[in-house]
Amino acid sequence: MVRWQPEARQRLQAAALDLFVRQGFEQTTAAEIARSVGLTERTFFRYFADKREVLFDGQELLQQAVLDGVAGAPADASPLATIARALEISAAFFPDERRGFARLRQTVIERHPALRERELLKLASLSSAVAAALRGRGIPEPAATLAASTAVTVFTVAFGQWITDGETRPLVEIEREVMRDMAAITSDGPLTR
Amino acid sequence: MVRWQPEARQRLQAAALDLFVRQGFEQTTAAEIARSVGLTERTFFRYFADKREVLFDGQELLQQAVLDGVAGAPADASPLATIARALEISAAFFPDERRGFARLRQTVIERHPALRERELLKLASLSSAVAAALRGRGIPEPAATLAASTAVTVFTVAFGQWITDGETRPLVEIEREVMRDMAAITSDGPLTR
DNA sequence: ACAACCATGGCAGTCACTGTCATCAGTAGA
DNA sequence: TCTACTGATGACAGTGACTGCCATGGTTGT
Repeated sequence: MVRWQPEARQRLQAAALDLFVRQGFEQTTAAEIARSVGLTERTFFRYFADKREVLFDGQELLQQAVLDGVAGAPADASPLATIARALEISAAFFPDERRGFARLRQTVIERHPALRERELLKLASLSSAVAAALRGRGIPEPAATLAASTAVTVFTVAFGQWITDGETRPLVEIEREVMRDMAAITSDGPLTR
Repeated sequence: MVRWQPEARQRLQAAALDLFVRQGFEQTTAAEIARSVGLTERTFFRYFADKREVLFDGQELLQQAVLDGVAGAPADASPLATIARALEISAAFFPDERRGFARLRQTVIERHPALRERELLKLASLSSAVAAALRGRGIPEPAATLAASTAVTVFTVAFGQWITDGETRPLVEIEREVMRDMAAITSDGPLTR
């Protein structure tokens, strides 16, 4: 017989999401989350740096995958082409089975500015990591930062659409479409109106 | 003789920035800021919703001005042209005299993730306000959101350059240049590669 | 003057988060 | 098998952010 239940981290995450959904983020204390899975508040804060972080775990994995995607692009690929590749990679992180979960999680995040802040910080971190990778490939500033920000914007918009009720297309497909919309806007030719 | 020193809000802001610069954000308590200008912690929190907010006041003014800029664009202007106009307006908020102050403030923000979060939230708020304004002008989604995000990205990059040591050009000029860089990236040859 | 107002202080309370020390199951090694 | 040692956890005290509530006393309009 084991003393500690396994995977305390995952249990905390699941319990937190559940409680946040049912009673809101501010109305849920860290101690309450911990207690609901048989742990103490102190242990909660050993797994997560703060109460918000419990909803943002795994971001590092996505970031690493995206960076691998960037690194895997042909050396002479344009910033836009490199970004496009990174986007394809990112889509693999969100298979259709995850859609329901992602929707639920996003609902909670959007309801609480404190969580939205954290999400924005994670996206900014992703963006600057991509920018650094692009610079490493010889793309100068400000092109690297602009391209990275564009990638994150496209991803965010596409993700939002993917989460929308009634949407059934896979994320990659939506990303490609949004990417085309983006190109249309910034070229500002006949395509924009 | 007056009982209350005037402009408590501004004095709190100035004192906060000063203390944050000298001893860091976490090392400075709200009570300390308040005491340094002869007020109490309780009063501090009457002026600012939280400790971070003391550095982010006036964002509403910028937002309103940018929205006015959007509203003032010709009805048939493309998203890109409308954005460009909004950017020009935003630049007026940062005359050269403010450069030193802006630099100092930005240094503090970048040193503390908690402050960075708040900054990102403000920028996101600005972005979605612009997107809403664009929708109000008949621009459909996702073009409205993409255009608004692009505007904020360009602004952010240009602002970062404006703040850089040695940079002497006015913000508007830098914004125009970054805008051109952005167009160059997303057009990227024929369309996407 | 009088009253209604308003910026502020004082105070108690909750909760996020941290440092520190103790506990105790499992594990490697003598 | 006895013995460190490790690693996850609990217990507890402490700080600081933030809130609600009530009191106080200048300020302002009539």
